[in-house]
Amino acid sequence: MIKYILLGFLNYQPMTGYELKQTLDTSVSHFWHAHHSQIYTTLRQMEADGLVVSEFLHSEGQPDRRVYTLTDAGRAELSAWLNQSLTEMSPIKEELLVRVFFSARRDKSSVLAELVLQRELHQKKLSLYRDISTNHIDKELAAVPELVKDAVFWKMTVRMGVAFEAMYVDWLTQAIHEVERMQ
Amino acid sequence: MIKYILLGFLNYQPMTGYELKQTLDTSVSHFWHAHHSQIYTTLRQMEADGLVVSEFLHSEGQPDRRVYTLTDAGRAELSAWLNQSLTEMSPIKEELLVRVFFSARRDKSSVLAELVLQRELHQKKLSLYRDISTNHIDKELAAVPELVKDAVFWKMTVRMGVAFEAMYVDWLTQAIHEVERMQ
DNA sequence: TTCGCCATGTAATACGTTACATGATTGG
DNA sequence: CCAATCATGTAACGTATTACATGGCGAA
Repeated sequence: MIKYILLGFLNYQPMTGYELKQTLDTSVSHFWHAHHSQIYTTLRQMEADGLVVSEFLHSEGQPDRRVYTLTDAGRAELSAWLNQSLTEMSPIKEELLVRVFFSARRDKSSVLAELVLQRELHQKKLSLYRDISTNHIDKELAAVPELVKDAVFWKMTVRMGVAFEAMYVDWLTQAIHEVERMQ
Repeated sequence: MIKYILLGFLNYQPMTGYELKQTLDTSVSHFWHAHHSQIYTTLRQMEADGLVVSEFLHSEGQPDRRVYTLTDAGRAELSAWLNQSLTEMSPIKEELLVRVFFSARRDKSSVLAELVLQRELHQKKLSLYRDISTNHIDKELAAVPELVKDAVFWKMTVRMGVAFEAMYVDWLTQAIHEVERMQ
């Protein structure tokens, strides 16, 4: 999967592993993430598979950079992936829900503290998505106007981030009230 | 993580790997899943670590069963895990959103077909959670009434499943309208 | 001089999926 | 007789995380 994300970004422009990591962290981080180690090793593998080519650039006074560029094979791989619809739902793994599921034997105060803490985290994310994310896209769009169509899809994913966090906060608020009323 | 789920279920009663797999699939499947291979190997590892003990039962006319029972060490491990609050948000990995993010260069019809398909899948899940899940818990509760407190938490997680799928369906509906209006 | 950012990588480990493999019983 | 369910496991592979490792530049 990370392979396709890298192909997707390199389809916009050649980039280094470092830049790809930064791009990931500031654009798709609310629905996908990867550590730099995984990105670097995946890029190497992709190069071995002929999906990208790299160029090692030495410049004085600056660190060396390895810039990756998409090949035709890489572009084809990306298209092939995008053109066959996803026919299953992405599996969810939510640790908090596992913990809630088994919380009957825990101290009420312990459960409550955890839910309140989680609500703060999700509330913070919600504010972040509402304030920053769309501005971020508009800034990119101002710099590269031919990405109008892309921006529509990017904003769709941001809307999902907002909707998800809003739903999560509401659920937590309800859960907190319910635990408070217990016994 | 799967380790704690197994500990959690074995804390209710001794079970075989097969039964644990079934229990997972009918209770926590909307926020966690595991293949039987992972369950069997994890149980073996847990036994090596002294968290569970197993007994191999041969009965005539029936397949052999290996029943796992929680040890005091296992109970302690479960408690320790439950008592230290989760201080981070669970990371999300949603393949559909990755695909939407990079959909600007796709055929409108291809994107639309995918979104409609996904909406059907999520709508189906939503109906399932609304109809079956709580009934399932009430049935279990009728059989073992001392699980009233547990049932409250179980239902909380079902509410999250419903809220999540409802949010997802709404988002997809909006996204579909937006793609339809494009160009 | 110390911290953060730029920049790249490898190694070990952990976790998770898919495929392989077997065999009995029950119901249609 | 065939399919489904019960029941258990191993092996290979793929993916992801954590830790180890290095080094320069600029700002406070």
